[in-house]
Amino acid sequence: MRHWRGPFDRQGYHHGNLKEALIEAAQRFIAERGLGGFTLADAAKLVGVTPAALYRHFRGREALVAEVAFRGFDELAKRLGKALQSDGTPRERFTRMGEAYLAFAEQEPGFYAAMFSAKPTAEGENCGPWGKGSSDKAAAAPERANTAFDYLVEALMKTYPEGFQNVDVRFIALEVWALSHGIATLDAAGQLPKGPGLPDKYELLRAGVLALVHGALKDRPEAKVQ
Amino acid sequence: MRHWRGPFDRQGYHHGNLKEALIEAAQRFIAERGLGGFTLADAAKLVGVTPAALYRHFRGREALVAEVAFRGFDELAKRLGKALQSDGTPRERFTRMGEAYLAFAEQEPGFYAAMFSAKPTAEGENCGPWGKGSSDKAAAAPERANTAFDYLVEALMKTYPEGFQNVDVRFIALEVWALSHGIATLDAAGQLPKGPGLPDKYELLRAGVLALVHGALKDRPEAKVQ
DNA sequence: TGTACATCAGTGAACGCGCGTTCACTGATGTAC
DNA sequence: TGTACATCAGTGAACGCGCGTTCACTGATGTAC
Repeated sequence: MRHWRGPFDRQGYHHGNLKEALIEAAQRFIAERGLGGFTLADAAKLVGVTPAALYRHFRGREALVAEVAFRGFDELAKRLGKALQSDGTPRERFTRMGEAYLAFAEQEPGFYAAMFSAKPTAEGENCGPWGKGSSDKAAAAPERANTAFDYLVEALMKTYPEGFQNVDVRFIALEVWALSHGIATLDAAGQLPKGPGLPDKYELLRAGVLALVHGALKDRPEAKVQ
Repeated sequence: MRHWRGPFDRQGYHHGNLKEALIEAAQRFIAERGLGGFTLADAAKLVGVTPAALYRHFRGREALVAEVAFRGFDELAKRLGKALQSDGTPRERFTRMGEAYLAFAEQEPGFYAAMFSAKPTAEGENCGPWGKGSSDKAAAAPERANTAFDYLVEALMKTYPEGFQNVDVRFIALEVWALSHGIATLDAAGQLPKGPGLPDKYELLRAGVLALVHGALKDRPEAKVQ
């Protein structure tokens, strides 16, 4: 039994926690250089290990990236769940979830890039986060994405118990998610205007979500007028 | 003077339209394999030319991709402008713009990926499509992005001449764009549920945009209640 | 407590590959006279 | 109309590089006796 001193520390022949360290290194490099710019050699060097050592813990590059994506969905679900169970009114919690989403995308760009990069999937297969799930066992990430999405649906139902007129809650949730994702990715690409006087992304999301939800509220039918 | 027979045709020593052919090839490969999967060697081979020939027309790989992005913003602006000047009521035109945006992202994934991929920009620099513009002369794409964004702002003002209460039109436009971008990218990543009974992305955007706009309309102040 | 041994995490060298880019060149084009 | 020549688009070979992956190996660990 050896003491764990940090992901990139090492003492002696055996690393002690190589798998976790590699995942963390991958996450860091993906954040810094993008998914395409991330290399196994860099990760191994940062961790202080030969590139070949990686293959004791992962099938290859793709498997490592998939693991990062999985952890990302896990962490996102955790943060959304935490916001969902925080103090305050349902609406306050709901707003907090949106903030948590944007904060996650900003603070963990490595996770986010691994999670949402378009993968060359098999033709016709729907293996998205809220799709039917892939037949590939290695891709367990979609289930975690579903968890995050379910938190969003749950939050919507709790925040607006009166329900929505003729509209599936999942439809609203999908709109909210799409808006959040759009804001997060535009921001990550440096394509959202920043500066004093301009609304920040948090305000953008808050106002947008409010509008999306109110547009379909049951007790405000006039808001649905064509 | 020689006849032009198609981007990938060639006869004789000189190509005749190599620059355009390379751009088209790059666009195709980026669409098929993603920005990271695109190589100069592939493009040159498709066009029927030595990789070195590329350097007669471009500084290098990055310049070619930048050109594709520029053309993409150009084409997007063109399509949005066309929708903006089409027949029907202002609202019909506005809806058509949203459809045009999603259709563009779907039909031209090569353009879209080149346009919106996060680039490792200089620190603190804001060179996004609606930002202040980069000092780099080569990056003229942002101007074209501004054109597309201006079309959106113009459409909003024409469609809702009564204006929005205490809200800058550009704020609404940004929300609409973010939602469109989110839907488009989730769809491109295969992360939007598809199938019979489920709403398609066009309906998703239409309903979402309606809600976003109505949430801030001037003649419906009740829709803005906190 | 000590020793033999099975287990397995990490080594280090090598591999084949394909990338972006360079360079001196050559062949085609079109214009001046 | 014909010829000399400047221009320049594309050639082909080569480069240095760094990638992901493999393989036989070796060193550390921890357990059985």
